[in-house]
Amino acid sequence: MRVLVVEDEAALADAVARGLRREAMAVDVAADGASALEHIRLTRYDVVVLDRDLPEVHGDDVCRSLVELAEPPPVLMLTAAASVEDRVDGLSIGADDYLPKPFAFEELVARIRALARRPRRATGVVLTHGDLIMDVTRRFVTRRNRPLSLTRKELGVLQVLLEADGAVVSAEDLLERVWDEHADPFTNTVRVTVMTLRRKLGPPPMVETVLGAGYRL
Amino acid sequence: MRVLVVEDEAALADAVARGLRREAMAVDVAADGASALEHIRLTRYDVVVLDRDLPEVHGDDVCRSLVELAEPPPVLMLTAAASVEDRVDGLSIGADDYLPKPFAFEELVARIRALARRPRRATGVVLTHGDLIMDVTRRFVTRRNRPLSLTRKELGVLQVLLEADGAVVSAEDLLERVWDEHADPFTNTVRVTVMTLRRKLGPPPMVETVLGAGYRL
DNA sequence: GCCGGGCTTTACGCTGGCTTTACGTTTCGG
DNA sequence: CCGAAACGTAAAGCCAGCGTAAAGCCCGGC
Repeated sequence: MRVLVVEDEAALADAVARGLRREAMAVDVAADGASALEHIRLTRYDVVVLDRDLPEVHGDDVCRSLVELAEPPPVLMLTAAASVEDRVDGLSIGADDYLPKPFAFEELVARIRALARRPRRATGVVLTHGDLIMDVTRRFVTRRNRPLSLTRKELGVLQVLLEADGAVVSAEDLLERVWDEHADPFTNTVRVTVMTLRRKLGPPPMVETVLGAGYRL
Repeated sequence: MRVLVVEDEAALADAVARGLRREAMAVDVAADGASALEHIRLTRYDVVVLDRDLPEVHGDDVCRSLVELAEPPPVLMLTAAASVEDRVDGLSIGADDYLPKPFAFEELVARIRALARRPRRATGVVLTHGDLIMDVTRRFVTRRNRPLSLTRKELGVLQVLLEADGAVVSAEDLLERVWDEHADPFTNTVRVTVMTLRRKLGPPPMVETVLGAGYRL
């Protein structure tokens, strides 16, 4: 779990970071709002622990800036004031939870863990053709419910063929899409890869050769 | 308040039960670990008083088995040994408090009340994969009901792999999610950590390497 | 301060996949 | 039926990427 602690008071920031690291979290620290935003832009955090009273850019402003992001991380706001109004304020700005100082460290940990529970990402793109199923994001291919262990190139070739959806794909196209730029244009490796792929796919034959043109499913 | 007393020595169990009932608690008694687990499965206890030295199923094993429950009750562990190591052991297994024998009865009552008052342990996300069980909030991992002592990095790596749920996770992703920003992008510490993790997980192999892509369960 | 455990780096052996080479097989026009 | 072009197949070498051991470093605990 990756956490960003935004706190200008160095001693407190350090103490919190150490404690969280002991809880097996990966902790980055930012001392001001600008630096915090920079960090969040560059890294995908599971939770951001944000002190409300920051110099320069206020914690509230940081919070507001986050809504503009595509995937804003959950924010746990820390504040010195413990009044109910502040709590409402914090949450209305966009914080996901609120913890008044001083707090029990154990509670901080518990709330961070609660916030980190994000919805499971659904299984990504799934390509199928007949009894062949390919989960692209998981790099997982099955035929007749039998799992296949394919190498990188085999997987790439198969994916291009599946995306072509029955259209003919030339060997040059495959070279361009599966191999990198400095591939020998006269190589034989595509033919070899297609062969091993066919072998692993097993009968009945699935990859058809179109003479002089390329391959298709 | 509902309390379960797990104690094989009948005289002591009876004395404790009578005393607690006088304190207006509803007390059940179990004489061995198996019976205790049965009780806990069927009834929602506010506190479980657990003797560590049990015949057959040891108190530690009872404690560990509780991790698998959706809502484990707080556990107060009784033990003859009063050393610091035992205390640490008990707590790391998942007990919430610890009381060395012999004890003053008043202290027992006080600790039971304290445990019942305490907000329920956030039974955090419990991740499982086959015979592997990981309680994220307690940083506690078992395989085949055997506890594993994992370091922070090992725990983090395992958690990311479990959350990926069979998808391939690249070494860069692991670096990003388990290590903090000071990590060298070209390090091979991930490989070393995966190795020690595999070693601790024991056979059969659980972490698979996908060449050129990363790791998966 | 000293000690210990965990984290990291360094170095090296080795597997597995990629590529090339060489040759057999099929296809199709003449 | 011939032959060349295109494709399939086997075998072997190369090498990035991975696993592993060992040593050093660093931080936290006593």
